[in-house]
Amino acid sequence: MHSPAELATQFRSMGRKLTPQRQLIFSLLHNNETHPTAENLYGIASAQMPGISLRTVYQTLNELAEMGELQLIDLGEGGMRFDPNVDDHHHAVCSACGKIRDVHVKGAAALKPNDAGDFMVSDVGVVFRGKCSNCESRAVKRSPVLQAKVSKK
Amino acid sequence: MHSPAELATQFRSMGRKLTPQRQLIFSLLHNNETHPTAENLYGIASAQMPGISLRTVYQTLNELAEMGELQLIDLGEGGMRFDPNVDDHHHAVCSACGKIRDVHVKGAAALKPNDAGDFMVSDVGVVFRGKCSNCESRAVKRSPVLQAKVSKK
DNA sequence: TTGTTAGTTAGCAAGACTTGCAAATTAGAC
DNA sequence: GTCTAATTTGCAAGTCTTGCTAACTAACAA
Repeated sequence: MHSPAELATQFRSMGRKLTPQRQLIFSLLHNNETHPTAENLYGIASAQMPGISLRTVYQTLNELAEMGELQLIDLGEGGMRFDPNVDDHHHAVCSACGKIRDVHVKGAAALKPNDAGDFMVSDVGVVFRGKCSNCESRAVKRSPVLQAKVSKK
Repeated sequence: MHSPAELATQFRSMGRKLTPQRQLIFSLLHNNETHPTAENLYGIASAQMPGISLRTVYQTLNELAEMGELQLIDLGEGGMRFDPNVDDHHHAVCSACGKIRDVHVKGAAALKPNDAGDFMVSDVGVVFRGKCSNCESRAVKRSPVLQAKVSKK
C-alpha cells in the first residue's frame, strides 16, 4: 500500500474527498502487519475517533482494495482480512494463536498444477498452517488440560 | 471419502443411525468432483427426497468433516465447499466459470516459508487462479462486450 | 469568507450463510 | 411390538457484509 500522503493525493486526483475518517484508516493500515479484520480496525479507529461507523470502515477498505492498495485474505474464519502488503507474498497461519504472517516462498511462482489440462494460471496462493515459534515453545511447557482449553471454540 | 456402504458401517459402529437422509447425502457425495456447497447438495437432495431439510444437509456434512471424510474449502465466495477427496491435493479455480478442480502439485509438500522464523509447518495449501481450458478457448471467440457482461457481479 | 454541490458518512435494515434449540419423528436393539 | 436415544425439521438467531438514504462536509469558485 502507498503511504497515507500518497493515498491522499491519489484520492483527490480521482475526484474523491479526503475525509478525516479516510485519513485515519490510511494511517491505521500503514505498515500494519497484523492482517486485521474490518471489525479490528473499527475498534482501533473508534478509540481515536468516537462515532466513526463500521460502515465507513468497510467502505474505505473496499475502495482501497479496488484500487489495488490492499490484498483481501479469506482464511475461512468467517471474516475477511486486509493486508496492506500487496507485494508477491504468501501467508503462514498459526493454528494456536491465529496469527498470520507474511512469508515469501521460493519457487511458488513456478508451481504448476500437474493434471488440470490447459489451465492458464494467473495467480498462485500458498497458505501454510502450523505453529509459530512462540506457540510451539509454549506448547511443550503447558499441560494437556490447558492445551485442550485453548483449542476450544 | 469412503464408499457409502463403508460410511454406513462406520456410522453404525459409532452408535449413530443410518437414516435415509444420510444415505442420500453419502451417495450424492460419492465420487463427486464438483466441490458443491451445502445449498448445491440440498437442491439435488430435495429433488430425490422432497422435504429433506437444509439443516440436515449441513449437519451431515459437518459430521463427515469431523470424521475426516470431507475436506472443507473456503475460497472466499461466501460459502463453504465440500470435497470428498481427502487425498493430498490442491485446487485450481477458474475465474470465469467458477469451477474448481482438484489438482496435484509436484513439490508442494516441500515448500517452506522463507522468512517466518521457526514456524512449524503442518500443512500446505496451494490455490491456483486462472482460466480453465474451456473458458480460455471461449474467451478468444467472444466479443469484448459479452466478456464484460460475464465479469459483472 | 461564504455559497454551492457532489461526494461521504452514519445508522439501520436486510441479505447470505450457518448454527442453536425444542418438538416431533424414527432407526436400532430387546 | 416396544422402548429409547439419536435424528430430523422448522424457525429463530448470530455473524459478516452490503444497500439505502437523510444529513453532513470537503473542495472549489467567487
